[in-house]
Amino acid sequence: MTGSESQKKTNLNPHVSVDCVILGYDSEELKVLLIERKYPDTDKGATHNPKLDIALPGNLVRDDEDLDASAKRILKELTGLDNIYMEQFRAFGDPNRVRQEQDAEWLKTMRTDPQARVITIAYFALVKIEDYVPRADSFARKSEWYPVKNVGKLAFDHNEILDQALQILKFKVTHYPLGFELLPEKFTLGQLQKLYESILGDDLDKRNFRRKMKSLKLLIPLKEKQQGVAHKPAELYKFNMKVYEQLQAGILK
Amino acid sequence: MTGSESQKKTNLNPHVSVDCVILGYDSEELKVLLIERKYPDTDKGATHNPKLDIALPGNLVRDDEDLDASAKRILKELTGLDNIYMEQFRAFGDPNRVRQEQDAEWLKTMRTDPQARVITIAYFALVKIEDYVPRADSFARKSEWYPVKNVGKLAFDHNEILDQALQILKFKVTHYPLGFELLPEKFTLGQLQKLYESILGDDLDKRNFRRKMKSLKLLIPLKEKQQGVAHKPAELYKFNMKVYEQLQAGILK
DNA sequence: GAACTTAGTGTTATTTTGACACTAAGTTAA
DNA sequence: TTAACTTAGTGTCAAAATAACACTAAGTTC
Repeated sequence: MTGSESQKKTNLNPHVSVDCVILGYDSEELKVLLIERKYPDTDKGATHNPKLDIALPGNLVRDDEDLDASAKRILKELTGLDNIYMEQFRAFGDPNRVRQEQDAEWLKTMRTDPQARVITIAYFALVKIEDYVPRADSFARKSEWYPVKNVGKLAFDHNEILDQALQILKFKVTHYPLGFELLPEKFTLGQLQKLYESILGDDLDKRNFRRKMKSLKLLIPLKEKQQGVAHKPAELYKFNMKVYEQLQAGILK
Repeated sequence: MTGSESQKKTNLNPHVSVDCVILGYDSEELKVLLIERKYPDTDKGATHNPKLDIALPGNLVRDDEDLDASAKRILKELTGLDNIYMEQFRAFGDPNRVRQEQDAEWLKTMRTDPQARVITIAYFALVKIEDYVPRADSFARKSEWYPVKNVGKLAFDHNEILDQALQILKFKVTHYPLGFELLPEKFTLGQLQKLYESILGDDLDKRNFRRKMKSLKLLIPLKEKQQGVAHKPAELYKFNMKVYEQLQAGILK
């Protein structure tokens, strides 16, 4: 049973949900994992505006479930992924956030109390995009990676939630070396820089960027080169988890 | 009618509350405004452990009320203060956070559904301590400034909430010039430095601190000196609101 | 083998930081 | 009235971090 199908269970808290901004990076641009909002009877959904039926993955929290656990569950149910960098970043509680007309139909079919005010706790997650390829199998919810620059109108206040997640990521990435969470095991300095540039929306100086990264001692050079590229192949690196954890621990202690 | 007396109103959301970490600074140390948990019949409270009856000010949110508005309302009801620096910093949602035995009695007398799981959205506020002097008048809730270093066991998970607020303040104050929110209109550089030292829990170099502060251009020197101190009187400064707002706007944009 | 593409590298000037010690101006107490 | 006390206020130097800047190297494709 998937998350959406369990929504009518009575042990869900009608007033509190968790929404996840799941970000990935495909060596071109930053992407966000969005779901197609599902209606129990697909024909019945014909009356709704299909443009509005894309949403951040999220759900009501279970009444005995911690918020972090809830976020992890939602990520796991959707992608099968575990052990992912996730962080709560804000609660969204505008009383009207679930009262737009376009959202009414879905709420009516999916919630026992469609009128209930819902406050959502927003999380963002950083995943290696290669680790999750959306599949069209019949049990999974239909999900897809969307370029963050190219996301249309989402359900509820999800555009606002996404925007804030991106701002916070931007801030974080300039202070902590979070970028690694988004890259594959092995990566080049060029890929790392391109990632930073897509997050920050600004170009960086190549030499300064490399100097900085090397000074952090987070990179372990593999004695291995890129293959099959139509130009000088770059050195591959992996990421020093131990130093990273020490850095994390040093912050705010 | 105070906040606590309106808790049985049916337009309160039983599952979501707001708690406020209201911080002040009395030119000696950082203080937090705490309330004495109130029982409708004061004699009835005799069985509870008085040590546990101190809490952060907070309340269930009204069903038609935005979270920020709720935090502001709580601050206003408690202190009469308006226009205060307030910021949401985290949601706390452990399912057992309202299930400790010591909290049961209060919940039973004050909530229509004492069993309900409550997720709280925590805010911190910075107030000029001189602006609010707790009064023992009969209508107000009993509140008091406590040194943050010297806070005993609080209700629910309020110790954890307080600790996190302090950590976040520590972080923020090193990145943004928030300190001013805690000082009176006119202040000396020595006072400002002492404030930073109490927040950070560490000594700062006087000359480097002054150099840094002056470089931020946030200080307007008043042509006025401290009065009635038993040593060389210091120059007084006020704080350049305009530059501050520009700084704020520049961050995360 | 020429054209193309990305990798990789070092220097210099500027800014920022951190360490460090003495004199000045007022008060209080002897 | 003076000595003791307390906090205010100030500058330099070395080290570290940052920002600006252009060319050669190593592959590919045509």
